[in-house]
Amino acid sequence: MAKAVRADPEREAPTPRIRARNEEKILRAAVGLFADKSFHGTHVKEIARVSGLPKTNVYYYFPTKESIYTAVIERLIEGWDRAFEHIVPEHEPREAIAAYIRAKLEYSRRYATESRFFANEILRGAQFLERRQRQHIRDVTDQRAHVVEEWIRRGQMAPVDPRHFFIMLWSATQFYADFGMLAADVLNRRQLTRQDFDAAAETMTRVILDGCCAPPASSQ
Amino acid sequence: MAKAVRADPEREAPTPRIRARNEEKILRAAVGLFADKSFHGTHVKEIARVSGLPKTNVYYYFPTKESIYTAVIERLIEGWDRAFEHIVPEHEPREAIAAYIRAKLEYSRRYATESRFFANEILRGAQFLERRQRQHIRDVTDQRAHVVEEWIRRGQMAPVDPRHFFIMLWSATQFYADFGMLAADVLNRRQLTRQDFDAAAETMTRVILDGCCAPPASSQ
DNA sequence: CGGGAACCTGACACGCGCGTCAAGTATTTT
DNA sequence: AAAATACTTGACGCGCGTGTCAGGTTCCCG
Repeated sequence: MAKAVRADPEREAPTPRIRARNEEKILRAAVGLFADKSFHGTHVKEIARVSGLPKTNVYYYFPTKESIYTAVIERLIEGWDRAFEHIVPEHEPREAIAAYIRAKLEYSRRYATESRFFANEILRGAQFLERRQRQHIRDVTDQRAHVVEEWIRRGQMAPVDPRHFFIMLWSATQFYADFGMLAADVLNRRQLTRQDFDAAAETMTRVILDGCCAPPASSQ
Repeated sequence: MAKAVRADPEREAPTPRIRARNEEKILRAAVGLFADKSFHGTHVKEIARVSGLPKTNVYYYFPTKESIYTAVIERLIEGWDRAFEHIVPEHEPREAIAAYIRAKLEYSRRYATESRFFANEILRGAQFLERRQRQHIRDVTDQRAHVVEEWIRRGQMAPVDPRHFFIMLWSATQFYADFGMLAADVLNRRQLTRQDFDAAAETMTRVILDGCCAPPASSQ
């Protein structure tokens, strides 16, 4: 009886090596498949094939397909606000916003799959996002909106609605990951190159900074 | 034999009333379901239920689920470039771009479902979009990019990359339709209101116009 | 009003995707 | 080394989703 405590499901197991390694394999395979074909278009059989494990083994670690999906969400939501770190009142708005755009675009370039997975989920009305996760997004945005308001109060920035302003930044940077295929088409490429991302950052930074922040030194 | 000619599938039938009406019902139901649950998540049974027709009747008009999906695409691609109509060299850039933003946002508000369907398709890599449809998008964008270049040449606009510039416009306006749920969350609403769309237009117009076009008369 | 075409429908076939089970093999613990 | 625990696996069951079919009814035209 006392021994059974060790297998107590309530107890947070220290996640043995094999388990950690296999769960990693499964989630890595899953995020790509879900991004490409959405929840219903992805079959557990394929997740198994891509991750190199037999299907039954996948079910050993995750009870249902849905649990794999939500596990992917859980790990992505953590990194959601990484790029916001630049938005702090101590910085000049021009510097901070330019850094934000660079960081977000770089994320779109490197983690396009994860971006697409997330976009997919939101597009469907965020049916699998939990309350606390949505709350987290709202809290983080609120917090950074106050920074923008502070900038405006100090006259460092034109009086724009901070939330709609963030949406502009978010949508433009996100676009290159989520709709990369369309962007490539429009730019007449087979695939987006690093140069395309640089050009995007250049254009975006120029338009947005000149559009809302007083120039740093000399005006035109 | 000769009589069979009347049913010749090559012949473009004038689409009798009943057929027209029922196909309309089916496509209208389909676009919403596909937008909400993607291709694989949508079942023909549901399309039938929502459109008020028995499932077998749906199959009378469309041979496969995929054919319904592509029919929806076909009808949406036609309206894709409607908003671009404002981008002509005869107009002032400020006026033209402001009108484009208003038109696109209004479209996002009224036809959010169609927007989401389309976004979904692009997100998946546009697997069902045909060559000519992708070509169409490229042609239209090219054409309007020339207009922007002309504006720049005349000194009416700052020298920005026209295609990345369009992507900024497109992504920001699109966002409110595709990720409406997220926008609502961030703005602390249950659903986006007309006022929210107005505020979005206001912010967007201000930032983008001041960011790339010489002010019309008096500067700040 | 008669005949043919267009339209409508319930019942069914068939495949496949999710999830289970029982019987293994590795790995760790004592 | 033996016992317990963690992991692995092939073979299934079951529900359901796509698409078919045969036999209806309604519409249209002469």
